[in-house]
Amino acid sequence: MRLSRAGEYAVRCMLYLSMAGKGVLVRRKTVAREMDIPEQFLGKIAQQLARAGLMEIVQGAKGGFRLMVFPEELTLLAVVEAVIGEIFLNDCVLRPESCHRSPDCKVHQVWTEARDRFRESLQKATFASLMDCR
Amino acid sequence: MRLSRAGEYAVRCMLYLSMAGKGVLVRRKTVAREMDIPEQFLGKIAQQLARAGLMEIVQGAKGGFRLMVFPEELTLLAVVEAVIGEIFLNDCVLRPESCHRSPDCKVHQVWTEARDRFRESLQKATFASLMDCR
DNA sequence: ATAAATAAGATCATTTTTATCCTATATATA
DNA sequence: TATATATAGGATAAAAATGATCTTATTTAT
Ligand code: SF4
Ligand code: SF4
Repeated sequence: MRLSRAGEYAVRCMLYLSMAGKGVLVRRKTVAREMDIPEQFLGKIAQQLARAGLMEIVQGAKGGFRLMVFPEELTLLAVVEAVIGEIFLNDCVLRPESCHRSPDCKVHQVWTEARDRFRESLQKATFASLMDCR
Repeated sequence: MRLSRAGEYAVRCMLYLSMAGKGVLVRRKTVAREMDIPEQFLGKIAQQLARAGLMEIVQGAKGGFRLMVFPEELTLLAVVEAVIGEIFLNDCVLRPESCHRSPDCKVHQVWTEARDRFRESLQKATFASLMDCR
């Protein structure tokens, strides 16, 4: 019940891009080195972040990554879920039909509410507020 | 980022024992059948629950499981953590030394607080309140 | 044209998860 | 006491998820 390494790397990557600023091109190699992320692996993760519209990938010489949203609009939740998928905590929260008890299971309700609160807490955290991480 | 199957099975097992009542012996086979848990796997999970002092295992003919605490005192958090270990959400929350940024990383703070809130929500849920799941 | 840089698919290693098998042990009861 | 019943516990295994790298292709600045 923990964030995957890929998820953590995604956050660090977006943190670096946020510090550079929206639209500013940063080389993949730089992000990898500065944020301690295996460069090739970062490439994979970046694809997911780009597909989610959070960054843009520029190919070719002088290529790299470019933040596509304002840090003020970018949340920890968006970044994490772009990589690990929507957080649901327990199978039955995502697919109630996976357990015949779900219609009136109190545990199911607890998980559902816990998920909501949890996602809210990650949504409240914007990169604008996170990036002055020194 | 989801509860393991073992964790979910543990909850269902304790749910069944709670409905039977503290101290009441229930056969492993019954719990497995009623709660849709592979019986041998349940055996393994029960060992962890027993080690945590939440239930007792009785060997021999007419053996089985027995709830050792009042459902009012048993929390979802205790059951889940007995099986999957303490919830920490992100590595650096458990071991800050795993990332040199942790001392003043805002993201680290968010994860730490999210973990606290999350654990609280699972701690508030006692089996007394969960078991009238029908 | 060349060099620099990332893309994308394939592949691989490791770890975690989810079990099951098998032998041992404990206990009720005939 | 012998037997049947039921769980313990270690070993093992299959499957899935995770973490990462390799290779070839493609893009783009110069
Ligand atoms: S028993 Fe309740 S919490 Fe568990 S899987 Fe079924 S619906 Fe979900
Ligand atoms: S960057 Fe921050 S959140 Fe990520 S591992 Fe380091 S301390 Fe934790």
